[in-house]
Amino acid sequence: MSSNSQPGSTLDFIRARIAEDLKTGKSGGRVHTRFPPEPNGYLHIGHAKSICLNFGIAAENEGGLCNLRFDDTNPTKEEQEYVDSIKQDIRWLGFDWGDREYYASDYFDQLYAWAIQMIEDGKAYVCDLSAEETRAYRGTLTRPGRNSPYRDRTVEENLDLFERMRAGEFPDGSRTLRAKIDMAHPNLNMRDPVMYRILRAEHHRTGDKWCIYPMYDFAHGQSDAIERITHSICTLEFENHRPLYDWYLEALGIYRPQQIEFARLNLTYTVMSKRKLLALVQEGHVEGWDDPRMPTLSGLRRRGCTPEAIRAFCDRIGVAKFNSTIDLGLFEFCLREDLNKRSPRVMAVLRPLKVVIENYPEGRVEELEAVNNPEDAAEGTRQVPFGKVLYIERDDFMEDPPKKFFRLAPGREVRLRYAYFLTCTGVVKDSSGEVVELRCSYDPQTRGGDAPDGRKVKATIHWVSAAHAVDGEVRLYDTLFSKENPDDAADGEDFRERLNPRSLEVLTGCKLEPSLATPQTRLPYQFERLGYFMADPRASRPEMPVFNRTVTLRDTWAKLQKQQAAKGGP
RNA sequence: UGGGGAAUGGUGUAAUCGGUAGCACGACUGACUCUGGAUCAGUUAGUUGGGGUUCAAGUCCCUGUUCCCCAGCCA
Repeated sequence: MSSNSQPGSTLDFIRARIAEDLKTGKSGGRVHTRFPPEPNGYLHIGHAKSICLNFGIAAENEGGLCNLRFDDTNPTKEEQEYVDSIKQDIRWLGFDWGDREYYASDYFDQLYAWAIQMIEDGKAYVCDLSAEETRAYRGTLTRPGRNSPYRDRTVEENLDLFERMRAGEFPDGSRTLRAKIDMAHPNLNMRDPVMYRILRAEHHRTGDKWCIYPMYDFAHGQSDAIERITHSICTLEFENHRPLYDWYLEALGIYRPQQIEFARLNLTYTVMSKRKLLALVQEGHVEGWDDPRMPTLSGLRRRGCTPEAIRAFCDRIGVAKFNSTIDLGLFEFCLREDLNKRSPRVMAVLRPLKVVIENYPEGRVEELEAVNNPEDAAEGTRQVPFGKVLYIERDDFMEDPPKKFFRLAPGREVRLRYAYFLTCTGVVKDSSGEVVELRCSYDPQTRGGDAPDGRKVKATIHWVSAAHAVDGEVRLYDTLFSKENPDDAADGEDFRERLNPRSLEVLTGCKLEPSLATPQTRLPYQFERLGYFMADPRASRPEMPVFNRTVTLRDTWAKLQKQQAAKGGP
């Protein structure tokens, strides 16, 4: 599955380290990882990197395991809806955690017992400082903090107070349990960090059993320890927390997993923070978490991205500690690479222009054979109806074409895909001068698409028979943001101001070949010469199919036009 | 200004003990083509600056520079 496991390629630094640990016996010959999401939002492509890493490493090693564990220590932000979506998305990506579905909340009793143990050992104390006071006492990046006035309470007093915290005797935020470490430590995480806070909130799993909740820092390392995780892989921002996890584990005298940090995924034209994605959803900038413009796995799925393409992408981007930003183009490449091999080809006209073939017999209909997938002969062929009146793509005709335009123009001959050679003989315009119809002639000798006299055409265009066309709606997507780095706060702009006003274009009145009346939902189709399109699972109806454009085909003509425009100017 | 990390073509990512800087995407040529798709062949372009050690430095030493993370009772 992973290129990293194939011969000839080298291991990334994490896999190299694990291989080393296996060799030296450091992890007891085991490889056990975990993917630890917080159920406070939907998974996105950045999580896919972590999922592929953790589950991938487990799969590559004999006997390797990867747990799914929800880090649900903050009931004010977490919901069952998110748990369900996360599980669905991981399965969809192609990974399986067996029966090892865990929750940090499963360990609340154990964590509480450990907190008591730390109090008894004189390593934790109840602090009455308010949140603001705690911050003031913490000091700054360059100045040490001061000891809390409550730091030297007796073990008995701490035990009593902590039990009463749990019993609900004190209001939210009035007290915390803190670790007694060092208020002058250069790593701020070590300046007597909060272990427990008072929080009256309904937890999605434990209900109202608790009114105190452990901090992530006091839960994460222990959760890994309980599950006997050998390699605890996480993102760079937790590097500063590693000394604290290790301190807790040491203080408690329990098993210590090895944490290894890597750089999270950044993508151009994309925001990846859950906070910002939540804002997009809540403020209605997108349709929801699964809006096809969202980088969420549910959005990508709805758009037509395949798990295979996403996994291939995660494989290619590599794993390192350098904070990099991947070009969106690489993701599109992975999409096209997968879809080109597997997508069934069909013909669809997005912006129809009517064509009447004047020398074609009135009322005649032919069934022409079309290849389903030129990349895979096993996919066979289908019959496509042809008639006197067709629709072609508006972009495939120009009345006054520039030099390198190969398609249809007055007097010019092109091939209709799988059909006949067609020559434009006339143009019909409306009162405003807009071309509304083409008059054409066809060469009956070229049925199937080849001329017996061997003459060539410069272009082949797609078409749909007007009499048989299915009307459909097509949604074209562009990047959600118009700036390459929407997160860049340099000019004081909010990321919302960088939303791309043209990220969605809805096309109605599209003309689809008849087989698209009831579209498949397994894979996107390739609309020949246009791109890949997935039937929208929400909006599509039998009488009116709706398609999402997954990604365009590579388009050298569009690129040429762009270059011309850039050179010549408007 | 404290602490913790990181710097290899336009973008990512490799390079075993110090021994030919490789791969992918992009860009650019050309071939082929019933998708201006795909495919094939080729070109382009890089070791953060400055010193040092060495026959030989991306790699070792010294010294700068830049970027990221940390002052939630978020994760």
